[in-house]
Amino acid sequence: MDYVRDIFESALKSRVFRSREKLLPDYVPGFLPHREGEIRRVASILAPALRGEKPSNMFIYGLTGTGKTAVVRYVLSKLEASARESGSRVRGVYVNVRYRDTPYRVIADIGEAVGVRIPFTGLSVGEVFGRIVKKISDQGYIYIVVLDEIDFLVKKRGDDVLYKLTRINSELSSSRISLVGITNSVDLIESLDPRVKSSLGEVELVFPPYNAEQLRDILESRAKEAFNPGVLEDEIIPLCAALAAREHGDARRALDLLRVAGEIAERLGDVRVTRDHVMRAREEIERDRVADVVRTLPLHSKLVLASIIAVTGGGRGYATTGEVYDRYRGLTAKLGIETVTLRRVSGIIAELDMLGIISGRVVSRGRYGKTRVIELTADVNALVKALSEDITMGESVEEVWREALGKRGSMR
DNA sequence: CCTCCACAGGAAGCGCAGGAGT
DNA sequence: ACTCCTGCGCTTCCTGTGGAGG
Repeated sequence: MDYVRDIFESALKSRVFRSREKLLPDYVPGFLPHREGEIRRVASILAPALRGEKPSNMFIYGLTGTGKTAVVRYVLSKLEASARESGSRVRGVYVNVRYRDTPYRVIADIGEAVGVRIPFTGLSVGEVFGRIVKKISDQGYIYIVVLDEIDFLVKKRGDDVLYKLTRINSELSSSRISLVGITNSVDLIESLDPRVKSSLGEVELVFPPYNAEQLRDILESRAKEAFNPGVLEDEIIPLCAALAAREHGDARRALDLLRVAGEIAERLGDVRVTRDHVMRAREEIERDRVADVVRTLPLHSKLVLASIIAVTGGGRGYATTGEVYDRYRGLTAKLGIETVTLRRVSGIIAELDMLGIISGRVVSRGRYGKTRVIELTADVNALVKALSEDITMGESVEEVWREALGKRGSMR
């Protein structure tokens, strides 16, 4: 049993990391390089809250990994700290809409954050809304409600909730709510109801992407806290920065790379993080992402994905919606499963596109109609592996599955 | 210039599960 | 026990459309 203890002991004193959590996505660092200007802006907009005045609503736009979330959370925590010192009644509420992408859940989260107990389901949105209003109405507080990644909510369910939220203040007696919307796409702002747009967009802020040099500074400052001295080879940080810069300057990506590279080094028992570890990290991150996505897919989405893999010949060619549908029907026939309609498959394909597993462009082929040209963007081997691991339908099914996916990938 | 293909993608709504409130 | 709520995966019905071929 000694080896078990060894595992635990070596986990206790990592040779690579001093403090691994400083590289995790939701860690808010005490210092944000190249974002001083943005921090100032956000802080000065929210500052009136300390005097008991409602700050302007704010819209923040910027691509993923440009520090939007970090800046807002940073300023929010400082604001709350100042409020505590001065006895001001200010509270921040942060909701990431990405995984809570229905009106009900967003409202429920806000409710939880302000201290209303809200059941998982069973109440109407209006009811929950009413409870929140009742709870906070005469507290005399200024609430700063941050809705991160608003895109997911608006795209799927429209902007009703936003409209309701912007109007909530008229129902409150002494409390006030001020909204901060964070989004990745500018188009979103344009697609909003004009009333919401003008209300939420009282102030608009754009976060530009980082360039490789700035990413380097960010990694540098975090690595100092996260890694033991001398662990990183000199080329590591520039390499991670360069790889992430290629993906529109995504700092989050860069930090993930660095962390996973460190984890790999550690797992292998190496004391130094090398270029090779970074390259492996890149593959591992992609594999995990794909596996995560595929695992949570409903059955027919998996079947459609398998059909796409089959039609594209394992990602070498392209497929059209019609071809995929034919293949899909063949698959379900062999499995003895009911088929869904073309409309649904079209929708599933659009969903897979949004998940970043495939990419589809709508193309007109003249006489031969208009369709989506579908290509795989995720690694085929990762996809096949995730799909095969996931099959829980019994033995006979496996054969059909293997046939659909081709001979690639290790089944068994 | 018009047609008409092969779909895209919006809108409404259904049936079910999970879970209130009364 | 009964009613009403939401989310999810889905169907039905629908209108819209870029461009090769006539």
